[in-house]
Amino acid sequence: MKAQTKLRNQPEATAARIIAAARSLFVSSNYADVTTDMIAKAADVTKGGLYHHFASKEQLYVSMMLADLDSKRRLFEQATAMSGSCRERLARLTRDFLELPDEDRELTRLVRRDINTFSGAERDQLVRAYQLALPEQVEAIVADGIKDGELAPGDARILSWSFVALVEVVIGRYADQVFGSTTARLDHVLDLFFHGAAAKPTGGTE
Amino acid sequence: MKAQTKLRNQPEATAARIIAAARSLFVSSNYADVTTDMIAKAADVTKGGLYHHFASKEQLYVSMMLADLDSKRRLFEQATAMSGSCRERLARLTRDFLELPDEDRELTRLVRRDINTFSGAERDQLVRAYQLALPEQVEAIVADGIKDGELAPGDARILSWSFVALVEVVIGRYADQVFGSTTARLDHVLDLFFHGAAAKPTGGTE
DNA sequence: CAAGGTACCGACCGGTCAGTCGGTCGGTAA
DNA sequence: TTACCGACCGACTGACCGGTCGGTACCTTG
Repeated sequence: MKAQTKLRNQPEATAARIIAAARSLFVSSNYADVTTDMIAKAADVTKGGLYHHFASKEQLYVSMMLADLDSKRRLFEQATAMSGSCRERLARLTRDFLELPDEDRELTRLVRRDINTFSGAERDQLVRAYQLALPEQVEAIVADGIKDGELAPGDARILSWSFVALVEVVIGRYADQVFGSTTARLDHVLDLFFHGAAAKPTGGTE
Repeated sequence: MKAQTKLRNQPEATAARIIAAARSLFVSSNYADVTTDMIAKAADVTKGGLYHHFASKEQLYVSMMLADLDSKRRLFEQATAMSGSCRERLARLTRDFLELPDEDRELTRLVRRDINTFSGAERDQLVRAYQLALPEQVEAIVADGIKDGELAPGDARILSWSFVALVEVVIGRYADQVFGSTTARLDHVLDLFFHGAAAKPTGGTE
């Protein structure tokens, strides 16, 4: 009754373990500084085992990103499909995103950071899939808002990019050190996006 | 009358050449992929010469960043010190920034990209100096805007961070591929920042 | 039980790169 | 002229890292 050192024939579990290990390492360091040995050790396999499942370090990185993107797409689609005002839907989308664990939220930033180490097809894949995913979801909501008259007519694309940029202020690492509660910040950002920062000249009774 | 192969006794010129070479290489690649040999060759010195002027690759990177920051601080201070409305001053600051050569504008992005390869004092130095420099200048202008009643009362810091985030949409690499003229985008961003995206309920005659 | 296949191992290799070090060369002061 | 010094050179090294490969353990099928 010797203890089985490793469960065989669960290659998907192993691959998933490798991806998870890679993810947390890549998040806290950067692509070049994370070695395949470190990933293997953290995933409790050897380098040989790692290369049995993934053709290269780059491919492992891309696989990790695409796996994560897939889980997020579901989240995005919930808010996009939801009914309600534009503001409610944007708030929902953003709040859902904010409630993700730190590591998940960091991945968007990862792509921006490491994109230069890739080239060709993989680079395009990463940019298109990751960099444009959130703005595209937001754009669908914003376009509805314009159509329904909740938002002033204008370029839906630049508006959605602006919104994403504002949200990134809220979720950013630096921001966490400077500001307090994220939900208060989220309201700030929504108010700014809808009504702007200018003083209301109506001498408001608000 | 043998051609003097190199002018000696101009160590500052040499150091400046090394910094310039490092800058343009770091901008178009990333920290790990730029080798000290490449920098040396581009600066027309040998690696030994490079290490005569800089103690390490990291220190060279930091020196480069701090040198650049110094030149930008002057730019920022012009707009900060200028008189005029809040919107005019913000527009001036942003436009000045947009008129810088691409390479200069990219440096802010560089820090975000490479920051994880540094640690300890150097990391702090980079973040504090670079990441916070622009928001701080903007915050001074925004605070004035609130005091003068041009902006609604609120948290000047989160507003200034928001403005910087919006500007980054305008100056970003991705944006260049998706949108057209930068000056038109700048107006868009300023309008959004001051007045928001919501439709005006006044049934405007605008 | 034999035969083949798949998951996994770990020592090893080729190449790369930051950093070193003994030395050269030109200017400068005595 | 000599003695010295700082600028600069460039071959070298030691460590590291992505990727390979021959092998082993275990499972499945017939």
